[in-house]
Amino acid sequence: MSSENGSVDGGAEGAQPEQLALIRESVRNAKVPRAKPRTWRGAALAKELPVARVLVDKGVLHLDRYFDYAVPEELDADAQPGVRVRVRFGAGRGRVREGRREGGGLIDGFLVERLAESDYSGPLAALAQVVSSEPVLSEELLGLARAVADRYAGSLADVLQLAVPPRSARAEQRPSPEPLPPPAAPEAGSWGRYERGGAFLESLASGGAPRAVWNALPGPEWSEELARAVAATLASGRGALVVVPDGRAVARVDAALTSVLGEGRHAVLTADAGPEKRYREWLAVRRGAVRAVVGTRAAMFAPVRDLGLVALWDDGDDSHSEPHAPQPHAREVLLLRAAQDKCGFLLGSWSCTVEAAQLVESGWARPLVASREQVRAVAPLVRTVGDQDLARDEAARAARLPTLAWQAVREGLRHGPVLVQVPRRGYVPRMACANCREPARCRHCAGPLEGQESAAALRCGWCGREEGSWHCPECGGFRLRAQVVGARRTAEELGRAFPAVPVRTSGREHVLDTVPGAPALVVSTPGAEPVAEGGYAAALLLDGWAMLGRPDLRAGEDALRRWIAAAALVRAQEAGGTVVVVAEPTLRPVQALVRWDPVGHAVRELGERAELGFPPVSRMAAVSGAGEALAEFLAAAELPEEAELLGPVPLPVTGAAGPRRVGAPPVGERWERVLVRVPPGRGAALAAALKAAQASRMARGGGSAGEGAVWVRIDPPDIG
DNA sequence: AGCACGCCGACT
DNA sequence: GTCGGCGTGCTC
Repeated sequence: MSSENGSVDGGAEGAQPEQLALIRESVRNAKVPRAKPRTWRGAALAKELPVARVLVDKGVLHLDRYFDYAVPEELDADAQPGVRVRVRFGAGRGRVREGRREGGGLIDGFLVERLAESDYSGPLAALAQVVSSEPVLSEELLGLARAVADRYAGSLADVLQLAVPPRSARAEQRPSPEPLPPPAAPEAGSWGRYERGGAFLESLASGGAPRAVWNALPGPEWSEELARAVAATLASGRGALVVVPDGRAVARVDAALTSVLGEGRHAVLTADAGPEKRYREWLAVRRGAVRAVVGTRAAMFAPVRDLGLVALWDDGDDSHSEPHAPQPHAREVLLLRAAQDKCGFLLGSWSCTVEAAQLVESGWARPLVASREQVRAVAPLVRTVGDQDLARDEAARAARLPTLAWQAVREGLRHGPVLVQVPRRGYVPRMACANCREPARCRHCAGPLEGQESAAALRCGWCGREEGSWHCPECGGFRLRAQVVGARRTAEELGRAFPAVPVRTSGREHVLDTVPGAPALVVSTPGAEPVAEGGYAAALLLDGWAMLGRPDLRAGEDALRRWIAAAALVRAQEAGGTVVVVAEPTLRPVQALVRWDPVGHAVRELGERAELGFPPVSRMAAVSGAGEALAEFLAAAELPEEAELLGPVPLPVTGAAGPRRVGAPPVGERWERVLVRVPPGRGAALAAALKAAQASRMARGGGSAGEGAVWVRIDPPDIG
C-alpha cells in the first residue's frame, strides 16, 4: 500500500522552475473539459478505469457531492469500490510548495466507483492513499445511507459515520470464521399462539418477504420467537437482522439465538463492546461469515449479506432514535431497508406505536396478533385506582397508597415478588382541564397550551399564539391544572409499610436484570424492570399522572407502553397475577391497559392524528435558530406548496448547568423554533427542500455553528 | 471551515 | 510599480 510518497503527488523534492511554469499553464488550460484525467505531474495512472469517484468524509460542507480523483498505477489493485481512501481536499486551486502540489490536508473518504473518465473539467488530483483494501462500503449500504440521508435532510457523510464503524487494522488482519451452511427450518414453537404465526415463519423459510406488525403476548417468549424468525430466514439461505432497544434485550435475544441456532451463526453488535471487537464482528458480517445479527440501534446499518428479514423490537422505546445527525429512527431505517432489499419485515412489541398501526392501516404490513382468548390466558388482571377512589380514601391519600393498591401488594407478597413502577424525575408539566383532565390544546393548530396556572398567560407550544379565553371543549370548565406529580419517596414508604419484606430497587444507575421468585418488593423506574423468575405475583403502577402529563404527543402511548412493559412481567390472571394502576379509569390509555388492547389504542390515536394533522399521518420538521437567521432560512427555502408553518416559538434558553439535551440551542443563546407541516406523501419533498436550503446557506458561509446557525430536524420527537 | 484569488489604497 | 487589505468563492 503506497502513500503519497512515490505516488503522483510526491517524489521530487524541489522541482525546477520550468515545472512550476508547466503547472501554472495547466491551471489556465483547465477550463476546457477533458475526457481523460490528467494529474499535476503526469505520473503513471491505472490503465483501466483511471478515475476514482470519492465520497469525501467531511460532514455537511460539501453536501453529498462526489469528487473525482486520479488512480495512480500503484494503487490500481487496491483502489476498488467501497474501500477507505485518503485524499487531499480543500485549499482553493492548490498551492505549490517546494515543487509539490498540496491541495489542502489529507482527509478520509470512501471510494464509491471506478470510471473510465471524469466529467470534471480540470486536472484531477491523485488518490493519496488506499487506507485498506477491505471494501467496507457496499453498493447496498451506500444506497441505504443515501436513502436515510434524503429521508432526514442530512448529508451522506453523516449517515456513513453512523453506518461504518471506525477502522481497526488489527481487526481487519484477523480472518473471519468460515461460513456455516444454512440450518434446517425451525419448528413454529410458541409462534403457534398467533393466528398467522406459523405461516409467517414458513414464508420466511421458503424465501418469501412477509411484512408484519407483531403484537407480542406478554411474557418472556418474545426473544425466542424472534430467534425462530431469524432461524427460518437463515434456512432460506438468506441473512437476518434484529434491532432491540438496549443491552439487556440484546442479551436475551443473543441467548435465544444461541439456543435455537447453536454457536457461531450470529453476531452481536453493541456499542459497549470495544471498538476493535465491534469492528471485528461487523467485518464478519460484511464478509458473509456470519449471516444473522442482533444489536442495538447502530446495528440497523449492519451489512448483512443477502438480507431476508429485518426485525425491530419495541419501536416505541426512544433509544431507537439515533442522537447523532441526522437523527434517524431505527424503525424508519429498517423500513427503508426492507423496501430497498425487498426483504421481510417484523415490527414486534408488547405494545403498539401509532406508526406501527399506520403500517397495518396502510396495508404495507399485516397484523400478527393472538386471539383474545390467548391474550386473556396470559395477561394479568388489571385494576385501576382513580382520583375518585383516592378522594374517598383519605387515609390512603395521606400515605400515597390507596387501599386497593395496598391490598394487592400485600396479597401479592404472599405468593412472590411484587413490582412497583415509579416514574423518573424531570417531566415537563403541561396544562389540562382541572375538571376533566382533557389536555388544553390550541384552537388554531391543536398544539399543546403551556403556561402558568392562570388561564390568562397561556401560549401555544407550536404556533406561539396566545390563548386569552380558554375553556375546555369537553366539559366547559375553565380552570386549568399543571399535570406534574412527584414520586420518589414511594420506595421508602413501601419499605416501612412492609418491614418484613426485602426491598430492591432498579433504576438508572443500578439496573437489575433478574430477581428471584421469592417475595420481595422490587421498585423500578420504567424500562429498568427486572424479569422475575416465574413472573411477578403483582405489580403496582404509580403516579400515572406524571406519565400522562408530559407535554408530548406520545404521552398516552408512552404511558401505556411502559405500563404494559411492566405488566407483561406479571403472572397470568389464572395464576393470580394482578396489576394495579393508579390513574383515572376513564382515560383512554388506562382503559386500553385494563382491556389489554394496545393495538386498539394505537388505531384510535392514529385516527385522531389524521384528523388533527399530526405526525405520523402528516410529516413535520422542526427548524430552529436565532430569530433573524431562522426567518432568513425559511424565506430562502423553497418549501412545498402545501407546507404549513407553525410558530415561531421561543426555545427555552439552555443554561450552563444541567444536562445539555440534543437539539437544544447553544448555551445562553436565545433561539426560536418553527414547525413545518406537510400532508401525507409530501415528506420527501419537505426533506429535499430543507436540505437544499441548508446547502445553499452553507455555501454562502452560513456556517454550522455560531451566529447564523440553523438546525433542521425531521420527525422532531418533542412536538407537544 | 480553510485558503487562494482578486481588485483597490499607501509604501520602498 | 508592488505590497497587502479582506471580500468572494471553491474544494476533484
